[in-house]
Amino acid sequence: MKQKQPATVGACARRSTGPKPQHSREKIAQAAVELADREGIGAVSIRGVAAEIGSGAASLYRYVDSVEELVDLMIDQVSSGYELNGLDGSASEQLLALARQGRNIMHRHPWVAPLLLAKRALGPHTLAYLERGLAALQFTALTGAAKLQTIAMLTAITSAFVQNEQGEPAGDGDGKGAAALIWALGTGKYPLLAESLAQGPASVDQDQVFATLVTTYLRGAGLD
Amino acid sequence: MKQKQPATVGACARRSTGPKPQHSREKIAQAAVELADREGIGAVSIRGVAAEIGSGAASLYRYVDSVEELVDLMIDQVSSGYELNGLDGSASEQLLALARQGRNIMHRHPWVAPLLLAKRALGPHTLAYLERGLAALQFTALTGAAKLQTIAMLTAITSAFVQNEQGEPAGDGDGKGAAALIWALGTGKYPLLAESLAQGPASVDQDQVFATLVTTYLRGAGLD
DNA sequence: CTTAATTGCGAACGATGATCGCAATTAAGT
DNA sequence: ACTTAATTGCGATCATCGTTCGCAATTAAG
Repeated sequence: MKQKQPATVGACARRSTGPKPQHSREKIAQAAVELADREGIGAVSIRGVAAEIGSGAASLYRYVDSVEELVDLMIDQVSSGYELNGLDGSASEQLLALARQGRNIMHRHPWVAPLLLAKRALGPHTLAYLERGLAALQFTALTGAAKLQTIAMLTAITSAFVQNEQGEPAGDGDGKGAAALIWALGTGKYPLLAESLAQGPASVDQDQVFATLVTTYLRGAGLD
Repeated sequence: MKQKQPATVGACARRSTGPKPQHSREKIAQAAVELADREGIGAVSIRGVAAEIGSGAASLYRYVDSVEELVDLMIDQVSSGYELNGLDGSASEQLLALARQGRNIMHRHPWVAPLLLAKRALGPHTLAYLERGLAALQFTALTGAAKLQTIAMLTAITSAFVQNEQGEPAGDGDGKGAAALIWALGTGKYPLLAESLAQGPASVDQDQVFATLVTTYLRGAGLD
């Protein structure tokens, strides 16, 4: 049972004997993020990241327990992009600012949105983001569980919104889904869908739509 | 280039020669859903479903192009559980009823929520659901794109909400994430998180919370 | 200098998605 | 009835993936 590198970066003095590690969890996560940005999340595998790092595949397991953990590290790495200081205003204003940052991050890293919807990573940066969100809710009447749910729903809404922005009608984007959609429309069984699609995309600036969406949700959650 | 069985079930008279297929896309999707319900989505693989069907693994490719398509079929199969007739009331009342049905479906099939967030399947049942949602929005002032986005966000919100219900704090549920969380709390760097978790779970009936959430969102989207 | 811990990693295992080719089956054409 | 062509089921196989094992190499402590 080894300790790996602890989940949090805290300076744990070298423990004892043996060669120093040639890599670090942070560098690995960074490389994995770059790889995903460049070639898509599908390129992120143990062997792929190992090649990116310039090491053998099995070596990665000295730093990471599983691929799942690798992905968690990637999410946390990306979450380090939040600027948590200098937010002011009301609770909903602060949360809107956080959500906007999240949306920007997901725009820079298109693979994040689906992952963030599917799993909850608990790295230090993610936790810091969560803590900051809770701070924004500090002086509200919400219970603890309600606060947590509010933030969870907020990031979920953000992810879903970004995912809507990214791939419009079809699922993947290779045209297969689109072809099926076209065919389905040809059957005439979905007239309203055809009509809705006939009008072009909304084209109005999504920033405004997003802000309205978030603000509305927060108001519904009981915030000013 | 074969035709497989067409995406929609329409009675396409047997095309020409050869033995009749021993299975059908519907039965396969059904079996896959049962398998996922029983042993989790992780058990759904080509070989797994083939075994469930009682056929060789390669045979499945006579009915399905890829695993992705299999999953799409599963989602559509599950979407056949919607009762789309007999909805009445205002636009938001109808959509709330649809969302409630969606939530129930996701409760019966816990693996659906994550999938529905990650991808958009376009099977006949899913399209029918979408068409029904558009019908609810028929006499509103929304543009076509806005209608589509409203429904997409509605199902996303539903999925996210159910996912919140299902796995509380940690990501997976094997205790690994929970352990990491416990440890992180011990550092004292996340006092607000600790405080929020200290109070027990909300325990109030989630039905009410869900209804409020959906209604609020719809009101924000410009509906009555 | 010995000892023990630790790293990097090639080799291997099991499982997966997917393809290929072939035998078996069935209907149409004559 | 016989041929022909299409179609099915599927064993065998390949590439790839996540993961484990064992060993040589490296380094610090005693």
